[in-house]
Amino acid sequence: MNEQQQLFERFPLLADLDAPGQAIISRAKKVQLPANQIVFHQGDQCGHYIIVVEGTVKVLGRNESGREIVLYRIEQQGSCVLTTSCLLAGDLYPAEGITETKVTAFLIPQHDFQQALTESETLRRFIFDSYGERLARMISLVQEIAFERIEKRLARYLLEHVGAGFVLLRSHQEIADELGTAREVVSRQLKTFEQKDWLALGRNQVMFLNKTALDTCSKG
Amino acid sequence: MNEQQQLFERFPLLADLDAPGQAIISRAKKVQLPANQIVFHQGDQCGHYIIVVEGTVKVLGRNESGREIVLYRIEQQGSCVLTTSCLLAGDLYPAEGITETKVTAFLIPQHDFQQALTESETLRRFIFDSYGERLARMISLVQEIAFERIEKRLARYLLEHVGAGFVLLRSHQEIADELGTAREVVSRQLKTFEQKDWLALGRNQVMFLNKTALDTCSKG
DNA sequence: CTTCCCTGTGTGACTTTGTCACAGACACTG
DNA sequence: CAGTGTCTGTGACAAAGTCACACAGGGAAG
Repeated sequence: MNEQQQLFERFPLLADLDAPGQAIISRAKKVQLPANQIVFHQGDQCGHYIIVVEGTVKVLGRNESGREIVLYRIEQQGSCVLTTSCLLAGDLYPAEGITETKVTAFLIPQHDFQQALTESETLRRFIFDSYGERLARMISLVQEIAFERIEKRLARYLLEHVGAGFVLLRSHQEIADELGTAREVVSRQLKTFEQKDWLALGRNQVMFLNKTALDTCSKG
Repeated sequence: MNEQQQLFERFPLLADLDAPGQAIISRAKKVQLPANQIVFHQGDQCGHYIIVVEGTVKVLGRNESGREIVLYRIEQQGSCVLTTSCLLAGDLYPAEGITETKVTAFLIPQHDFQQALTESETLRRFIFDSYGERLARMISLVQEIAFERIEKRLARYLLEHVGAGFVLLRSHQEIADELGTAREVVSRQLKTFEQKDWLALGRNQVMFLNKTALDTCSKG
């Protein structure tokens, strides 16, 4: 089966999967989704466990007046999602999932998921590990929001998302939604960075002129 | 063994425990802690899985300048903790745990914990369920902090913690630490509630005069 | 009882963040 | 090139956080 080979190649963790694990994975359903597709809504019932092999899905919260905040991402880096929470507790999704790129994923039905927990040591570890990562991320996110200046959070966000390059193509609104703040706040803060010659701004674009200063700011 | 009987009585979930689960629980170590004892520091290595049978432990984040926020509580209500995250990922505690009352708890060593996950269906479910609750709580906490007014969060906090009574004995600072805000903010907000005749304030004390209004406020 | 001291509360002035309303700039389309 | 979205800038104001300090109440010690 080609699909399973793809899975195994991408997930080192699954490479030496035990027999019951292989059986479960071989029944997984492969899906392809376009970018910006809603995977699940806030309040949806949760039916499958998802393993993303290609692309990223972002999970976000939203309030009445339209403000958003990104809670975490499901990425191809061996990481997978916890849909787990809802699957186990039988809860509804407390947030919304949207593909950010074209996404290839495998869906494991609820019954198989339970079986995986019971029978496959490897899968169980895999699932539990990603669960742990998520919780740790949520805990640090709470502290960021509660205690840190926007200036600092923005600087960190910019650096993390521009990676090794020097240009970030993103609107102020998108950045605000990521940080859970208002667009005007981001615009103003970016402007002060620009006035310090740390950045040059353009429509849908942020150019980095002084990453060192931004880095210092993100840690101060 | 008396201790195990106590455990079984208090945790319905464990009442019909399978054999491997019983074996593990019978090796658990019982500990008694006084109130206001630190259970673990931010940055500590995590060595045991904890099940609380009596009293409550609060888990909180703290920043440099002394502000705090309560992340969640470990209570006797059949709920148990996820120390899980660190145990599994081998991470350090990202937060601090403090007993709020006298606490009786059982400690399961890391090795037994791993064994529990592997061998006992019942314990696995128990652990996973509480994990799920925690994550759901963290997700909603993020959204509260990011989107909701202090007025609303404070009103909800007051009602939740006064329960059926009409007096809450707590300082403004303690309330602020719970909500992750500053003492002055709480003082001022309480004062406006008092001016509306929803509350009467005293030293270390909040008296409720109009719960209905507060309730409406907490939902508006 | 008085004084001292500690904790808890009140307040003003100021900064940062969030909200609202709207203007202007830019890019794409027809 | 005009028309129409989207994106950005800005001013005014409200809410929340910070800082500094005054004051009140309630023990404890003398």
